[in-house]
Amino acid sequence: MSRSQLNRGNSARNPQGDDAGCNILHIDMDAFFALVEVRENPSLAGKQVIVGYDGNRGVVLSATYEARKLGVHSAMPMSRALRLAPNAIVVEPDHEKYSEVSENVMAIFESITPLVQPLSVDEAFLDISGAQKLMGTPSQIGEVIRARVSDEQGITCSVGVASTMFVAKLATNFAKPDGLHVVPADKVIEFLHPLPIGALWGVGEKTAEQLSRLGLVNVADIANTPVKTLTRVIGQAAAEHLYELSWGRDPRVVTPNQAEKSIGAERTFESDIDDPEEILAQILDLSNKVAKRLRAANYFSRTITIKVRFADFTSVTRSKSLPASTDLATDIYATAKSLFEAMHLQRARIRLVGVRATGLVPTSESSVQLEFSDRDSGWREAEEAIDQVSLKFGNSAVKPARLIKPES
DNA sequence: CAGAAACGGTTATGCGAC
DNA sequence: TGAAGTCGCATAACCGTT
Repeated sequence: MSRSQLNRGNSARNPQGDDAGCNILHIDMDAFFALVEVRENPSLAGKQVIVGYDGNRGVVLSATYEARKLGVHSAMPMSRALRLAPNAIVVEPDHEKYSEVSENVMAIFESITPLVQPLSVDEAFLDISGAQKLMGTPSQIGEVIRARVSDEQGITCSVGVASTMFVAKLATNFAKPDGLHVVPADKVIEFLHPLPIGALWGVGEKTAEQLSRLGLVNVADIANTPVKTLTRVIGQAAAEHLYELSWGRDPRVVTPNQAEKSIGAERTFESDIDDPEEILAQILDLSNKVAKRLRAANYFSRTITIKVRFADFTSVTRSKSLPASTDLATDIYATAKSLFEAMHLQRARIRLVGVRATGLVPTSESSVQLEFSDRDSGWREAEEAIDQVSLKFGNSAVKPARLIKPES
Protein backbone atom coordinates (compact mmCIF):
# COMPACT_ATOMS: atom_id res chain seq x y z
CA MET A 1 0.00 0.00 0.00
CA SER A 2 2.86 2.31 0.73
CA ARG A 3 3.82 3.12 -2.83
CA SER A 4 0.57 4.79 -3.62
CA GLN A 5 0.98 6.93 -0.54
CA LEU A 6 3.96 8.62 -2.09
CA ASN A 7 1.56 10.30 -4.45
CA ARG A 8 -0.95 11.14 -1.79
CA GLY A 9 -0.52 12.90 1.51
CA ASN A 10 0.36 16.40 0.62
CA SER A 11 -1.93 16.63 -2.34
CA ALA A 12 -4.81 14.80 -0.74
CA ARG A 13 -4.82 16.38 2.70
CA ASN A 14 -3.09 19.66 2.14
CA PRO A 15 -4.38 21.03 -1.11
CA GLN A 16 -2.50 24.29 -0.59
CA GLY A 17 0.74 22.38 -0.30
CA ASP A 18 2.20 25.35 1.50
CA ASP A 19 4.69 23.75 3.82
CA ALA A 20 7.32 26.48 3.59
CA GLY A 21 8.85 27.11 6.99
CA CYS A 22 7.31 23.98 8.44
CA ASN A 23 10.48 22.45 9.75
CA ILE A 24 9.02 20.23 12.42
CA LEU A 25 7.63 16.77 11.81
CA HIS A 26 5.72 14.87 14.46
CA ILE A 27 5.47 11.19 13.70
CA ASP A 28 3.16 8.81 15.50
CA MET A 29 2.71 5.11 14.82
CA ASP A 30 -0.90 4.09 14.14
CA ALA A 31 -2.32 1.79 16.84
CA PHE A 32 1.28 0.81 17.49
CA PHE A 33 1.15 -2.29 19.71
CA ALA A 34 -1.90 -3.65 17.90
CA LEU A 35 -0.45 -3.24 14.43
CA VAL A 36 2.83 -4.82 15.45
CA GLU A 37 0.80 -7.84 16.56
CA VAL A 38 -1.05 -7.86 13.25
CA ARG A 39 2.26 -7.77 11.41
CA GLU A 40 3.49 -10.76 13.45
CA ASN A 41 0.28 -12.65 12.82
CA PRO A 42 -1.26 -11.64 9.48
CA SER A 43 -4.38 -13.67 10.15
CA LEU A 44 -5.35 -10.82 12.48
CA ALA A 45 -5.45 -8.32 9.62
CA GLY A 46 -8.72 -6.44 9.38
CA LYS A 47 -9.96 -7.86 12.68
CA GLN A 48 -10.82 -6.29 16.02
CA VAL A 49 -7.59 -6.72 17.97
CA ILE A 50 -7.05 -5.47 21.50
CA VAL A 51 -3.65 -5.53 23.16
CA GLY A 52 -3.87 -5.53 26.93
CA TYR A 53 -3.09 -7.31 30.14
CA ASP A 54 -5.34 -10.25 30.67
CA GLY A 55 -7.03 -10.86 33.98
CA ASN A 56 -9.72 -8.94 35.71
CA ARG A 57 -7.83 -5.69 36.24
CA GLY A 58 -6.25 -4.92 32.90
CA VAL A 59 -6.74 -1.95 30.62
CA VAL A 60 -6.52 -1.58 26.86
CA LEU A 61 -3.02 -0.64 25.76
CA SER A 62 -3.80 -0.47 22.08
CA ALA A 63 -6.57 -1.47 19.69
CA THR A 64 -6.92 -1.74 15.94
CA TYR A 65 -9.19 0.74 14.18
CA GLU A 66 -11.74 -2.02 13.68
CA ALA A 67 -12.06 -2.22 17.47
CA ARG A 68 -11.93 1.54 17.93
CA LYS A 69 -14.95 1.88 15.67
CA LEU A 70 -16.92 0.21 18.47
CA GLY A 71 -15.74 2.76 21.00
CA VAL A 72 -12.72 0.91 22.35
CA HIS A 73 -9.75 3.11 23.18
CA SER A 74 -6.54 2.86 25.12
CA ALA A 75 -6.60 3.05 28.93
CA MET A 76 -10.16 1.71 28.90
CA PRO A 77 -10.81 -1.09 31.39
CA MET A 78 -10.61 -4.40 29.59
CA SER A 79 -13.93 -5.51 30.97
CA ARG A 80 -15.69 -2.56 29.37
CA ALA A 81 -13.79 -2.94 26.13
CA LEU A 82 -14.93 -6.53 25.84
CA ARG A 83 -18.52 -5.56 26.43
CA LEU A 84 -18.21 -3.08 23.56
CA ALA A 85 -16.34 -5.55 21.37
CA PRO A 86 -17.26 -9.05 22.53
CA ASN A 87 -15.72 -10.64 19.46
CA ALA A 88 -12.40 -8.87 19.69
CA ILE A 89 -9.21 -10.89 19.83
CA VAL A 90 -7.17 -10.07 22.94
CA VAL A 91 -3.40 -10.29 22.68
CA GLU A 92 -1.01 -10.11 25.62
CA PRO A 93 1.51 -7.30 25.19
CA ASP A 94 5.10 -8.10 24.27
CA HIS A 95 7.01 -4.99 25.27
CA GLU A 96 10.38 -6.30 24.18
CA LYS A 97 9.08 -6.73 20.68
CA TYR A 98 7.64 -3.22 20.64
CA SER A 99 10.95 -1.76 21.84
CA GLU A 100 12.73 -3.54 19.06
CA VAL A 101 10.37 -2.24 16.38
CA SER A 102 10.61 1.20 17.98
CA GLU A 103 14.40 1.18 17.66
CA ASN A 104 14.15 0.25 14.01
CA VAL A 105 11.69 3.04 13.32
CA MET A 106 13.78 5.58 15.21
CA ALA A 107 16.75 4.48 13.13
CA ILE A 108 14.82 5.41 9.98
CA PHE A 109 14.19 8.86 11.44
CA GLU A 110 17.85 9.26 12.30
CA SER A 111 18.84 8.44 8.76
CA ILE A 112 16.96 11.62 7.80
CA THR A 113 18.31 13.93 10.50
CA PRO A 114 20.20 13.65 13.80
CA LEU A 115 17.62 16.03 15.31
CA VAL A 116 15.23 13.34 16.53
CA GLN A 117 13.50 13.63 19.89
CA PRO A 118 11.56 10.49 20.86
CA LEU A 119 8.51 11.20 23.01
CA SER A 120 7.64 7.59 23.72
CA VAL A 121 8.08 4.20 22.08
CA ASP A 122 5.82 5.14 19.21
CA GLU A 123 6.28 8.87 18.74
CA ALA A 124 8.99 11.37 17.85
CA PHE A 125 9.67 14.93 16.74
CA LEU A 126 12.06 15.64 13.90
CA ASP A 127 13.63 18.97 13.03
CA ILE A 128 14.26 18.80 9.29
CA SER A 129 15.61 22.33 8.80
CA GLY A 130 18.89 20.93 7.55
CA ALA A 131 17.55 18.04 5.50
CA GLN A 132 15.46 19.93 2.95
CA LYS A 133 18.14 20.94 0.47
CA LEU A 134 18.97 17.27 0.03
CA MET A 135 15.63 15.60 0.49
CA GLY A 136 12.90 17.95 -0.62
CA THR A 137 10.02 19.76 1.02
CA PRO A 138 8.76 18.86 4.50
CA SER A 139 5.78 17.02 3.04
CA GLN A 140 7.97 15.07 0.67
CA ILE A 141 10.26 14.08 3.51
CA GLY A 142 7.24 13.08 5.57
CA GLU A 143 5.97 10.86 2.80
CA VAL A 144 9.38 9.27 2.30
CA ILE A 145 9.44 8.40 5.99
CA ARG A 146 5.92 7.01 5.87
CA ALA A 147 6.77 4.84 2.90
CA ARG A 148 9.95 3.54 4.50
CA VAL A 149 8.30 2.72 7.81
CA SER A 150 5.59 0.87 5.94
CA ASP A 151 7.94 -1.00 3.58
CA GLU A 152 10.65 -1.83 6.08
CA GLN A 153 8.66 -2.36 9.26
CA GLY A 154 5.25 -3.42 7.99
CA ILE A 155 3.31 -0.91 10.08
CA THR A 156 1.82 2.46 9.26
CA CYS A 157 2.33 5.85 10.82
CA SER A 158 0.98 9.36 10.54
CA VAL A 159 2.85 12.63 10.21
CA GLY A 160 2.06 16.16 11.34
CA VAL A 161 3.95 18.98 9.62
CA ALA A 162 4.15 22.46 11.11
CA SER A 163 6.46 25.24 12.21
CA THR A 164 6.35 24.38 15.91
CA MET A 165 6.43 21.14 17.89
CA PHE A 166 3.12 21.80 19.53
CA VAL A 167 1.21 22.42 16.30
CA ALA A 168 2.92 19.52 14.54
CA LYS A 169 1.67 17.21 17.27
CA LEU A 170 -1.88 18.46 16.91
CA ALA A 171 -1.64 18.17 13.13
CA THR A 172 -0.92 14.47 13.50
CA ASN A 173 -4.40 13.93 14.92
CA PHE A 174 -5.79 15.21 11.62
CA ALA A 175 -3.50 12.92 9.67
CA LYS A 176 -4.56 9.74 11.43
CA PRO A 177 -4.73 7.04 10.45
CA ASP A 178 -2.07 6.46 7.84
CA GLY A 179 -1.79 10.02 6.54
CA LEU A 180 0.03 13.32 6.59
CA HIS A 181 -1.31 16.74 7.50
CA VAL A 182 0.32 20.14 7.03
CA VAL A 183 -0.55 23.26 8.98
CA PRO A 184 0.93 26.11 6.96
CA ALA A 185 2.75 28.73 9.00
CA ASP A 186 0.24 31.46 8.15
CA LYS A 187 -2.75 29.27 9.00
CA VAL A 188 -1.74 28.34 12.56
CA ILE A 189 -4.27 30.59 14.30
CA GLU A 190 -7.22 29.50 12.19
CA PHE A 191 -6.18 25.88 12.77
CA LEU A 192 -5.77 26.31 16.50
CA HIS A 193 -8.61 28.53 17.65
CA PRO A 194 -11.61 26.30 16.89
CA LEU A 195 -10.10 23.35 18.78
CA PRO A 196 -11.44 22.44 22.23
CA ILE A 197 -9.21 23.50 25.14
CA GLY A 198 -8.46 19.86 25.88
CA ALA A 199 -6.39 19.79 22.70
CA LEU A 200 -3.74 21.92 24.39
CA TRP A 201 -0.74 20.09 25.77
CA GLY A 202 -1.14 19.85 29.53
CA VAL A 203 -4.91 20.35 29.66
CA GLY A 204 -6.47 17.13 30.91
CA GLU A 205 -9.76 16.39 32.58
CA LYS A 206 -9.23 18.45 35.75
CA THR A 207 -7.82 21.53 34.09
CA ALA A 208 -10.49 21.49 31.39
CA GLU A 209 -13.13 21.36 34.13
CA GLN A 210 -11.59 24.39 35.88
CA LEU A 211 -11.40 26.37 32.67
CA SER A 212 -14.87 25.49 31.50
CA ARG A 213 -16.18 26.91 34.76
CA LEU A 214 -14.89 30.25 33.46
CA GLY A 215 -16.87 29.63 30.31
CA LEU A 216 -13.78 28.78 28.27
CA VAL A 217 -14.46 26.12 25.66
CA ASN A 218 -12.20 26.63 22.67
CA VAL A 219 -8.57 27.56 22.27
CA ALA A 220 -9.79 30.93 21.01
CA ASP A 221 -11.38 31.52 24.41
CA ILE A 222 -8.02 31.03 26.10
CA ALA A 223 -6.40 33.38 23.62
CA ASN A 224 -8.93 36.08 24.49
CA THR A 225 -8.66 35.75 28.25
CA PRO A 226 -6.15 37.82 30.24
CA VAL A 227 -3.31 35.76 31.72
CA LYS A 228 -4.24 37.16 35.14
CA THR A 229 -7.66 35.57 34.93
CA LEU A 230 -6.21 32.26 33.83
CA THR A 231 -3.69 32.41 36.67
CA ARG A 232 -6.45 32.49 39.26
CA VAL A 233 -7.67 29.03 38.34
CA ILE A 234 -4.61 27.15 37.11
CA GLY A 235 -1.60 28.93 38.58
CA GLN A 236 0.89 31.23 36.94
CA ALA A 237 3.15 28.77 35.19
CA ALA A 238 0.34 26.90 33.47
CA ALA A 239 -1.53 30.11 32.66
CA GLU A 240 1.36 31.73 30.84
CA HIS A 241 2.16 28.47 29.10
CA LEU A 242 -1.38 27.92 27.83
CA TYR A 243 -1.80 31.51 26.73
CA GLU A 244 1.34 31.31 24.63
CA LEU A 245 0.25 28.03 23.07
CA SER A 246 -3.16 29.48 22.25
CA TRP A 247 -1.41 32.01 20.01
CA GLY A 248 0.69 29.32 18.40
CA ARG A 249 3.85 30.27 20.24
CA ASP A 250 5.94 27.35 21.42
CA PRO A 251 9.52 28.07 22.47
CA ARG A 252 10.58 24.43 22.60
CA VAL A 253 13.16 23.11 20.19
CA VAL A 254 13.73 19.52 19.14
CA THR A 255 16.25 18.14 21.63
CA PRO A 256 17.82 14.72 21.06
CA ASN A 257 19.42 12.62 23.81
CA GLN A 258 17.19 13.64 26.67
CA ALA A 259 18.54 12.12 29.86
CA GLU A 260 16.16 10.04 31.96
CA LYS A 261 15.12 11.58 35.28
CA SER A 262 13.79 8.50 37.04
CA ILE A 263 13.48 4.74 36.73
CA GLY A 264 10.70 2.84 38.43
CA ALA A 265 8.53 -0.25 38.49
CA GLU A 266 5.10 -0.87 39.90
CA ARG A 267 2.65 -3.74 40.04
CA THR A 268 -1.07 -4.15 40.45
CA PHE A 269 -2.06 -7.44 42.10
CA GLU A 270 -4.68 -9.77 40.76
CA SER A 271 -6.51 -9.21 44.01
CA ASP A 272 -5.84 -6.93 46.95
CA ILE A 273 -3.17 -7.99 49.44
CA ASP A 274 -3.18 -7.25 53.16
CA ASP A 275 -0.27 -9.42 54.28
CA PRO A 276 2.79 -7.22 54.93
CA GLU A 277 5.15 -10.11 54.24
CA GLU A 278 3.71 -10.55 50.78
CA ILE A 279 3.93 -6.83 50.11
CA LEU A 280 7.57 -6.82 51.14
CA ALA A 281 8.27 -9.74 48.82
CA GLN A 282 6.79 -7.71 45.98
CA ILE A 283 8.79 -4.65 46.98
CA LEU A 284 11.93 -6.78 46.92
CA ASP A 285 11.14 -8.00 43.43
CA LEU A 286 10.46 -4.47 42.21
CA SER A 287 13.67 -3.25 43.86
CA ASN A 288 15.61 -5.86 41.94
CA LYS A 289 13.99 -4.80 38.72
CA VAL A 290 14.78 -1.15 39.30
CA ALA A 291 18.37 -1.87 40.32
CA LYS A 292 18.93 -3.97 37.24
CA ARG A 293 17.65 -1.21 35.00
CA LEU A 294 19.78 1.38 36.81
CA ARG A 295 22.90 -0.68 36.17
CA ALA A 296 21.95 -1.31 32.56
CA ALA A 297 21.56 2.43 32.02
CA ASN A 298 24.68 3.30 34.04
CA TYR A 299 22.97 5.40 36.66
CA PHE A 300 23.17 5.76 40.40
CA SER A 301 20.16 7.03 42.27
CA ARG A 302 20.03 9.25 45.32
CA THR A 303 16.33 9.13 46.22
CA ILE A 304 13.98 6.17 46.55
CA THR A 305 10.20 6.54 46.42
CA ILE A 306 7.58 3.92 47.16
CA LYS A 307 3.97 4.15 46.11
CA VAL A 308 1.04 2.33 47.68
CA ARG A 309 -2.41 2.28 46.17
CA PHE A 310 -5.22 1.05 48.38
CA ALA A 311 -8.34 -0.91 47.53
CA ASP A 312 -10.32 2.33 47.24
CA PHE A 313 -7.86 3.56 44.60
CA THR A 314 -6.39 6.34 46.70
CA SER A 315 -2.63 6.30 46.75
CA VAL A 316 0.23 7.69 48.77
CA THR A 317 3.95 8.01 48.16
CA ARG A 318 6.85 8.09 50.59
CA SER A 319 10.39 8.94 49.68
CA LYS A 320 13.80 9.12 51.25
CA SER A 321 17.15 10.40 50.08
CA LEU A 322 20.16 8.24 50.67
CA PRO A 323 23.47 9.33 52.20
CA ALA A 324 25.17 8.07 49.05
CA SER A 325 23.80 7.19 45.64
CA THR A 326 23.42 3.55 44.70
CA ASP A 327 22.47 1.11 41.95
CA LEU A 328 22.17 -1.92 44.23
CA ALA A 329 18.95 -3.77 45.00
CA THR A 330 20.04 -4.31 48.62
CA ASP A 331 20.19 -0.57 49.24
CA ILE A 332 16.99 0.14 47.33
CA TYR A 333 15.09 -2.63 49.10
CA ALA A 334 16.36 -1.62 52.54
CA THR A 335 15.18 1.93 51.92
CA ALA A 336 11.85 0.89 50.40
CA LYS A 337 11.22 -1.53 53.25
CA SER A 338 11.86 1.10 55.91
CA LEU A 339 9.56 3.53 54.09
CA PHE A 340 6.82 0.93 53.95
CA GLU A 341 7.19 -0.08 57.57
CA ALA A 342 7.15 3.55 58.68
CA MET A 343 3.61 3.82 57.28
CA HIS A 344 2.43 1.52 60.10
CA LEU A 345 -0.44 0.10 58.11
CA GLN A 346 -2.86 -2.14 59.96
CA ARG A 347 -3.41 -4.81 57.33
CA ALA A 348 -4.74 -2.28 54.85
CA ARG A 349 -5.98 -3.78 51.61
CA ILE A 350 -3.46 -2.85 48.97
CA ARG A 351 -3.91 -3.17 45.21
CA LEU A 352 -0.59 -1.78 43.94
CA VAL A 353 2.93 -1.12 45.10
CA GLY A 354 5.70 0.66 43.25
CA VAL A 355 9.37 1.48 43.69
CA ARG A 356 11.03 4.38 41.90
CA ALA A 357 14.57 5.70 41.81
CA THR A 358 15.04 9.44 41.21
CA GLY A 359 17.89 11.87 41.52
CA LEU A 360 19.79 9.95 38.85
CA VAL A 361 23.50 10.53 38.43
CA PRO A 362 25.40 9.02 35.50
CA THR A 363 27.84 6.44 36.84
CA SER A 364 30.69 8.24 35.12
CA GLU A 365 29.91 11.47 36.96
CA SER A 366 29.56 9.91 40.36
CA SER A 367 32.40 10.91 42.66
CA VAL A 368 31.47 8.55 45.43
CA GLN A 369 32.32 5.31 43.73
CA LEU A 370 35.39 4.70 45.85
CA GLU A 371 33.48 4.96 49.10
CA PHE A 372 31.29 2.21 47.82
CA SER A 373 33.93 -0.40 47.28
CA ASP A 374 34.59 -0.30 51.03
CA ARG A 375 31.01 -0.43 52.00
CA ASP A 376 29.10 -2.67 49.69
CA SER A 377 31.07 -5.72 50.73
CA GLY A 378 30.39 -8.05 47.85
CA TRP A 379 26.85 -7.04 47.00
CA ARG A 380 27.99 -5.32 43.83
CA GLU A 381 29.75 -8.44 42.62
CA ALA A 382 26.75 -10.56 43.50
CA GLU A 383 24.27 -8.34 41.68
CA GLU A 384 26.46 -7.94 38.64
CA ALA A 385 26.73 -11.72 38.50
CA ILE A 386 22.93 -11.86 38.50
CA ASP A 387 22.90 -9.41 35.59
CA GLN A 388 25.13 -11.80 33.66
CA VAL A 389 22.99 -14.86 34.36
CA SER A 390 19.86 -12.93 33.40
CA LEU A 391 21.51 -11.95 30.14
CA LYS A 392 22.21 -15.59 29.36
CA PHE A 393 19.06 -17.30 30.56
CA GLY A 394 16.46 -14.56 30.68
CA ASN A 395 15.07 -12.47 33.47
CA SER A 396 13.11 -15.21 35.13
CA ALA A 397 16.20 -17.37 35.71
CA VAL A 398 17.22 -15.54 38.86
CA LYS A 399 14.74 -14.34 41.41
CA PRO A 400 14.61 -13.95 45.16
CA ALA A 401 13.92 -17.16 47.06
CA ARG A 402 10.80 -15.74 48.65
CA LEU A 403 9.17 -15.29 45.24
CA ILE A 404 9.71 -18.90 44.19
CA LYS A 405 6.58 -20.92 44.73
CA PRO A 406 7.21 -24.36 46.17
CA GLU A 407 6.62 -27.03 43.53
CA SER A 408 4.09 -29.73 44.24
C1' DC B 1 23.67 39.90 68.83
C1' DA B 2 19.13 38.29 67.78
C1' DG B 3 16.03 37.57 64.53
C1' DA B 4 14.22 37.86 59.53
C1' DA B 5 14.25 36.52 55.17
C1' DA B 6 16.01 34.19 51.39
C1' DC B 7 17.41 29.87 49.73
C1' DG B 8 18.11 25.20 48.44
C1' DG B 9 17.05 20.55 49.45
C1' DT B 10 13.60 17.18 50.77
C1' DT B 11 9.14 15.20 51.05
C1' DA B 12 4.41 14.57 49.51
C1' DT B 13 0.63 15.22 46.34
C1' DG B 14 -1.61 15.82 42.07
C1' DC B 15 -2.08 16.20 37.16
C1' DG B 16 -1.11 14.86 32.59
C1' DA B 17 0.89 12.27 28.70
C1' DC B 18 1.44 7.96 26.10
C1' DT C 1 -18.60 1.83 37.82
C1' DG C 2 -13.61 0.31 36.81
C1' DA C 3 -9.53 2.03 36.42
C1' DA C 4 -1.76 -0.54 33.80
C1' DG C 5 2.66 0.87 33.88
C1' DT C 6 6.24 4.57 33.21
C1' DC C 7 7.42 8.82 33.07
C1' DG C 8 7.83 14.39 33.70
C1' DC C 9 6.41 18.58 35.80
C1' DA C 10 4.32 21.85 39.07
C1' DT C 11 3.22 23.06 43.64
C1' DA C 12 3.29 23.35 48.52
C1' DA C 13 4.87 22.64 52.97
C1' DC C 14 8.64 22.01 55.79
C1' DC C 15 13.37 22.30 57.32
C1' DG C 16 17.99 23.69 58.23
C1' DT C 17 21.49 27.25 56.77
C1' DT C 18 23.08 31.53 55.99
